[in-house]
Amino acid sequence: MSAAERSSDPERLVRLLWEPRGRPARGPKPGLTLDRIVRAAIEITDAKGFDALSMRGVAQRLGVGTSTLYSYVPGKAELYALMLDTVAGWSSHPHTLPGDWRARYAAWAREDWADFRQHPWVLRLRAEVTLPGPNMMAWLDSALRVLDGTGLTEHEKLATVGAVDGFVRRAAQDAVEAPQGGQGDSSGPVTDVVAVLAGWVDPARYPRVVRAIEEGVDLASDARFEFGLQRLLDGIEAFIVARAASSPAPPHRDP
Amino acid sequence: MSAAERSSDPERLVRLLWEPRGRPARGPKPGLTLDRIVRAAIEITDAKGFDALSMRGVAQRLGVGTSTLYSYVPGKAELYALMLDTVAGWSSHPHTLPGDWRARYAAWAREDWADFRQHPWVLRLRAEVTLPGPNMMAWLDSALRVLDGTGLTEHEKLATVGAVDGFVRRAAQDAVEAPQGGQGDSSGPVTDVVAVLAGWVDPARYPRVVRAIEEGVDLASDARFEFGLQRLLDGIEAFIVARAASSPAPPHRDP
DNA sequence: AAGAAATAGCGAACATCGTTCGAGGTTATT
DNA sequence: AATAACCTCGAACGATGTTCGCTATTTCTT
Repeated sequence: MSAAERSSDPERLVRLLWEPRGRPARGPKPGLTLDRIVRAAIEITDAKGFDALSMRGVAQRLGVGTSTLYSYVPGKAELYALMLDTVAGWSSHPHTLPGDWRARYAAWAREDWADFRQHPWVLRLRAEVTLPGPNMMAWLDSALRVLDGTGLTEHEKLATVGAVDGFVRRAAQDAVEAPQGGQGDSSGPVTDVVAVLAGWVDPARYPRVVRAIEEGVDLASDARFEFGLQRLLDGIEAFIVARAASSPAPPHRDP
Repeated sequence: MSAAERSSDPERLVRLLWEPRGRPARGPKPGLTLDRIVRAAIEITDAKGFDALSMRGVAQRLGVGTSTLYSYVPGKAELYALMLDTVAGWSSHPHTLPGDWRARYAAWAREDWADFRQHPWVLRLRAEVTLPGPNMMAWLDSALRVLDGTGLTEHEKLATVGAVDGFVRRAAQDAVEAPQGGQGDSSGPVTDVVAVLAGWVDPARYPRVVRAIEEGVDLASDARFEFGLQRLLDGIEAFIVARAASSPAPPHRDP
C-alpha cells in the first residue's frame, strides 16, 4: 500500500494545510520549516520527475536525517497535498485577469496549459491528492467569481469550472505523452516506443488513426488546444446568452 | 523510482501489448496466461483499490510464486499497460451506438462517466500508462469514425475526442473525490476530512465556494455532468454547422 | 535556580515493495 | 538420448515509507 492511500489522521492533514504555522510553545528551535521541505520536494520533482521524489532524497537535499522530516510532515501523502497546494498558489487568480469571463477563462486555460507542460508531475499529483488546500480553494473562489453576473446557477458555475479544467488537463496530458512534444528532439525512449509501435500496428485496422498520424497531428500543438478550448467556451457562451434572453439578467443579485 | 517510470525495453512492451500471444516452441507448458494475470490484477484492484495492487498479491491470488509472474510480464509498468488496455476493451465502440455523432458522443460519455465511478482506479492507471494498446487504438479509431462526414479536419477530430474525454475524466474524478458520492453514506474518512475542514475554513475568504456548498452542490450528480457535457457538445455542433454553411459538405471525400 | 515538559534530531530497524538470480524440473526439437 | 528452450520459485537485493528509542535542546512551571 502506497503512501498516498493511507487514510492517516484526517484532522492532522487539515491542520497542516489550513492552520497558520507558529512556533510551538516549548522544545528546541526547529531547524527546518514546512515551506523549506515542500520547496525541496518540488525542486527534486521538477528536476528528476515525479517518481524520483523520496523522503530520503528530500532529507538529503536539506542536509538532515530522513526521520527528521516526520517531525514536520506526517507522511508522504501529506507532503503531496502540500506540494499541490503550493503550486496552486502559482496560478494567477482568474478574476484578476483582464476582459470578460470568456477572456479570463481563456487566459487561465492557456496559463495552465503552459504550466502543466512545464511541470508534468503536477498532473500526477492531482491524481493522488484529494484534499484541497487554501490556495486551491482561493483559486476556485476566484474562478467562480469570474462567472458572477452570468446568470448561471452555482451548480452550473462549478460544472463550468470543472469542464474547462478537465479539458486543459487532458490536453496537457496528451501533450506530455506525445513523442516529440514540439521540441524537435526525436530521440529518447518514448519515440522509440512509437517507432516500434509503427512496425506492429496494422494500418487497415485503424485507418482513421493512421490517417491522422499521416496528416501530422501534433498532440502538443497550441492549435489543437485552442480548437477544443474555443468550442467549449462557445458552448458555455451560447448557454449564457440564451438564458439572458429568456429572463432579465440583474448584474448583481440582492435578496 | 517507481515501477511505472522505468524506461525498460520499449519493444518488449509493444510486443506484449500488440503481438498475438502463442505457445512458445519448446519448454514446459505455461501454467498461467497473460490474461489470467491481468484479470487477477484487475480483480484485486477492483476489490481493494489501486494502491493495494502488488505483484505478490497477484501471485498469491493465482497460487504461484511471485517470481513466476516475471516469465509473463516484464514488470509492473507493463502490467499496468495491459490492465488499461483490457478495460479499454470493455467500452463499446462509439460508432456502433445509435444516432448521429452528437447522440453517440453523449452515450459514450455517459457510459464512461458510469464506468469511471465504478472503477476509480482506471483514472489512476491512465495517469501512469502512456503507451496505447490495441483496444485503446480501436476505440480511438471508432471515436474518430463517428466524426466522419462532419467536415472537421483530422486535427479537429482528435481535439474533439480529447475534449470530451477530458471532460468526462475530470467530472468522474470530482465525483470520486466527493464526500458523499450520492450514495447516502456520510461516514468514512473522506467525510471526516470535509467535516474537519469545515471547522477551519473561513467563510469570508471563500464566499462563492461556501455559497455553492450551502446550495448543496453534489459533485457526483448526473445533472452537473450533463450540463458540462451538453455545453461542450453545443460548442462542437455550432462549429460543425457553421463550417457546413460556409462550404459544401461532401458526405465522403475522395481524392 | 532547578526540575519538568515538550519538542527537535537522528541512527537503526521494520515492513513492504519491485525485481533479479540461480538451481532444478519440464517439454519439444534434433 | 541429447540438447535447447522454457517454466517455477525460494531466496536474496536494493529501495522505499515509516516507526522506535534515545539524546539534546529549549521553555514553562515552581
